[in-house]
Amino acid sequence: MTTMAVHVKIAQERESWFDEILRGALGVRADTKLASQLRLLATPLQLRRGEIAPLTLESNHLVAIASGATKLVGYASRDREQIVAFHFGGEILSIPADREHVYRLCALTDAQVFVFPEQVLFDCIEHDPSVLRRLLERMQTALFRCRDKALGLGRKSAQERLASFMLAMAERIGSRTAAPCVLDLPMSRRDIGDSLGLTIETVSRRFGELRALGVIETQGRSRVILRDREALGRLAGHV
Amino acid sequence: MTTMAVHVKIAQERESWFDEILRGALGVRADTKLASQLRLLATPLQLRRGEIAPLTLESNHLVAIASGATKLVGYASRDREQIVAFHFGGEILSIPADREHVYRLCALTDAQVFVFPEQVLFDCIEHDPSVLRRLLERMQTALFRCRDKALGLGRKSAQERLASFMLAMAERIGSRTAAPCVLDLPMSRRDIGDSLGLTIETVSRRFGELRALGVIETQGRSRVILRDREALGRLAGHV
DNA sequence: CGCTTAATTGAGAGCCTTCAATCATCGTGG
DNA sequence: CCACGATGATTGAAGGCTCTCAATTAAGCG
Repeated sequence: MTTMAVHVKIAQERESWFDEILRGALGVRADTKLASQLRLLATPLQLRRGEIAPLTLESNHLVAIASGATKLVGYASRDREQIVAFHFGGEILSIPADREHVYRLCALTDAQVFVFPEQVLFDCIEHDPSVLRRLLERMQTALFRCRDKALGLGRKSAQERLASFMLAMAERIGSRTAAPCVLDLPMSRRDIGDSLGLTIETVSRRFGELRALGVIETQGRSRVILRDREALGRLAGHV
Repeated sequence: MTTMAVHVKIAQERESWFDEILRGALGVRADTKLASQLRLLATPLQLRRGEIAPLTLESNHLVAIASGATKLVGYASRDREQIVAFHFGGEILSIPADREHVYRLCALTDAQVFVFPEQVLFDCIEHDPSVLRRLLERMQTALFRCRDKALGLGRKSAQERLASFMLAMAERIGSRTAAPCVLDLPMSRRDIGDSLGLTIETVSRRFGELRALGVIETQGRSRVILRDREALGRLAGHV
């Protein structure tokens, strides 16, 4: 295949991803006027594993994840990171401009994303209530998840946090088919720690404990099999 | 004044509060059709200090705070509370139906609030994009605050959390006029602890430390004077 | 002014962190 | 295909920050 052909193929793939995102995340059909407006508005970004999305920090952004997995990281200081959310393909998230703390979007795997300037996007969909509503509901989901996270960070033990984390991930990216749920975590132990407000060592120790209890099983670095979701729920403090 | 007259007065007050909320929080004019729809939809609640809003946990609710201060509490278990947000007069918030954890709205001071069933409200404003957008922006503000909270809970020391808390409260309810910012906190030390993921004792000790540093000054239980906001910002880890 | 509740202060324990070393995993190159 | 190296993960020991339990003091209300 020629270089040209490769480029064309990538561009086409990008197009189809874009259309899918529009439909899935915002409920916008590809053949509408709004769709073409949004196409012009979007900055496509191809992120490599570990790469930080190069966003200007001057205004808010909305980012649609076409494919891949990402983490939204806040910095308490240079070397203290807190992951405030994970986002996967098909989701859309809001990234704040500079406040007291800086937030960055970082790719866990290679990822294709589309970046929108928030205000302009809002203006665009101003007269399309169904899209606005969809976005509102997404935002609400993110808020509810974030509250749960705050609850865990503030009041739960390391073990409870890890158990909660597993169950939450199982809901979002676990294999629906397999009876004992199989999880392929795209994030490292460090990421898990940064998400749960723990160190890698503590995460590892609690992992070992869950393994010893027979509640989970691990294969390699990233695969986790949930052997007993009931028990995991109890350990998570889900009353 | 007769009992009847008192009731009439209260009802009138409630009306005017409602109109103000409609304008302030949602941008809805009182003389519109939408306003009267919403009036029918709203359940007014007069909450006493410490009272928990009696909400059915079967569906999501939107609550508009007309006056007073409230806390939104999540429960990790019976005796482990985490305040995920404070909300004051003029604000609107979203309360989830039952998930893994239960959330309740509790009044810090006497408060007048209006409760809306979420889905029905969304349906009502479905064709009013400006209202939808306003709500979207409110939701986003709540999300950003919640992320900051998660960041603090996960990665900051008790001292840093308390300093952050003071500054955040100063922004929201501090006296704009006075040069050294005067804060009248409507929440107890326990509430502050429950918000910061700390115990009352730790909150009290860190308060003492800030006092010893000359950064703040306290008068009685609820008044705090910020003597040095710069220093407070540094202690809060605001880079 | 007295009582009730909230806040402060102190001592000891526990959970997680830090620092350090070993082991496993996985991608790479021979 | 396997050995190797680099990175990530696990395990261990010691320390620190916050929690728990307990007693004292202060604040606010009747």
